[in-house]
Amino acid sequence: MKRPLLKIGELANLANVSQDTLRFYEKHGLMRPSARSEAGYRLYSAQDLQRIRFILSAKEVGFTLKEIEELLALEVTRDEKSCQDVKSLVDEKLATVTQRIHELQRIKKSLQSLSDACCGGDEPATHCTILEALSDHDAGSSLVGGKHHDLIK
Amino acid sequence: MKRPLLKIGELANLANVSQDTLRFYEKHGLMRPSARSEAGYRLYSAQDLQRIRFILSAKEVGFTLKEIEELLALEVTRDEKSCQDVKSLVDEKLATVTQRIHELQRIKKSLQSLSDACCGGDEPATHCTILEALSDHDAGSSLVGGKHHDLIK
DNA sequence: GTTGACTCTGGACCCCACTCCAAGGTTTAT
DNA sequence: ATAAACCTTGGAGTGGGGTCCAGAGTCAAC
Repeated sequence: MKRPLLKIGELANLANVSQDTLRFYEKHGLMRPSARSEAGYRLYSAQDLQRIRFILSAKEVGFTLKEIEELLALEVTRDEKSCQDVKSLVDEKLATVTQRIHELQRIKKSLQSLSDACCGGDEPATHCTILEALSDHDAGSSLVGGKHHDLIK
Repeated sequence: MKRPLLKIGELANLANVSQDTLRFYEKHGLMRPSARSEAGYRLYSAQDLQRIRFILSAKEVGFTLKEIEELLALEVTRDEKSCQDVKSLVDEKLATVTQRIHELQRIKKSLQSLSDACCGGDEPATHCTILEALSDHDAGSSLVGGKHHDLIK
């Protein structure tokens, strides 16, 4: 028994996204419906639902549609040839992701110290702004941002 | 002894951003130079450098300029009135940040399993795509995305 | 067999976040 | 004192990521 396919409106509701957006993603190659009805209606499977959810959450954390497309296109094959290519792309993305997690954790920490300092905190306003909270946590550790900073030209 | 102020080109190089972008951010209220020279040149302090770096890293992890402006505008004051407002905004952002960290960690895990499965892995291609890797990790745990899913209308 | 809710395609339009001039003033090096 | 390298403002243009029609076909219920 295979489960019924979803029409675009149904998928849109489940994924909390507009129908237009689904068609837009399709036009740009991020996802296509598993099937079409006789009349040409798009029909989506459970995998499609999973896929759109992935797209949305990757977008949430700062990936562009192009990057998401790359992520979705990744395929580990037995083919020795493509293997290195895939691995290097994956490792590159992995580095990006790790980096972003660190950045978010820094932000989280300082938001937390702001939240704590706020009302009810006995110490009256230790850090007053997010930047002060940040530089305080950073004291003595790695710098904000930094990057490889290859001066242009 | 106070340290010298930076001209826009110098700040731009240090922060790895274009001068146009700095002026753009200024126009939109995200940052203004600490001073202006007699001739009207923008002059930036070390704090300004810290600020632009924060802006860039917040952007990296998916915040819009509007949200970043809100973050930067947060101020914990002794004023009992504003306190609750600030705290609720901070806590809201905190939730967003935490959520994003989780999403990134999920992505990270599946990238890792892809990377491991890739070349040199003895098991020939356990998970072949990122979606398969994801659904595998998720088996039995919380769903992908989900949200409160209040159907529109 | 008509109403109402759904879907289709195609194209116009919109906002955000830059990016790129043009025309001119300033600073520094020679 | 003049060129090269900087800076200024203002405004136009661009690309990404949607969003919103219009006009037409489909489907279920009455």
